[in-house]
Amino acid sequence: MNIDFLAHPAEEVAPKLLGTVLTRKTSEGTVSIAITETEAYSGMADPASHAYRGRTARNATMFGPAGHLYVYRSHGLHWCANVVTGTDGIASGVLIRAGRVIEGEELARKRRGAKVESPRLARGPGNVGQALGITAECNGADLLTGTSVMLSEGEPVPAALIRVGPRVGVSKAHDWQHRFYRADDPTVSAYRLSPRAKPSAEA
DNA sequence: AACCAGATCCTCT
DNA sequence: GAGGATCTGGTTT
Repeated sequence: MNIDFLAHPAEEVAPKLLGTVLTRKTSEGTVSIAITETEAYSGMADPASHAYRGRTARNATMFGPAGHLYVYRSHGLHWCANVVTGTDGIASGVLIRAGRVIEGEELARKRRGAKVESPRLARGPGNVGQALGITAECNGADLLTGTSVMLSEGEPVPAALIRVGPRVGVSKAHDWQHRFYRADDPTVSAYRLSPRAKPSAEA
């Protein structure tokens, strides 16, 4: 994976990340997923972004250089992973919402639970984190030169199979078409409108 | 110091 | 399809 691939606005990088491979190595073993669903988040201009109100200790990684992993805790117990994109100093990142496990399925299932169907092992951002074994320790990790979390090239997804839609579960700017996913792919998570989304924001 | 909202997930009907 | 669990970080008093 080349830094030039990531050093662009999140909404440009997000569709290009479909098909790329995210790998996580721990003492337990290695799990890799081919990314099937992403969402772009920007900085000051994006009301739904963690970085909208400026830099804080929690979102600092988003403001750093492209190619690092931004990890945050959602609803108390889910670890969600983002690939930082764009320019150093300007917040932007791509949330990895879903992927297909292509390596280490046994370990992924051990982490997720024996009953989980294969396509659901990394379906949804919280599940991606759990299947890969991503925790707060991974925040800020360099995806290009690191050895514990890595982003690499995979089979490109044909443009004709890429779909665009509104982001899942955000209450602000929920009509922004910043979600990208593979058409007809069982590993892609279901769309849900945030309970707090304002009807007046409809276009 | 207190409040509240949240880039979610799982279970149950 | 709907509802609740769960707790952290950010914002407001």
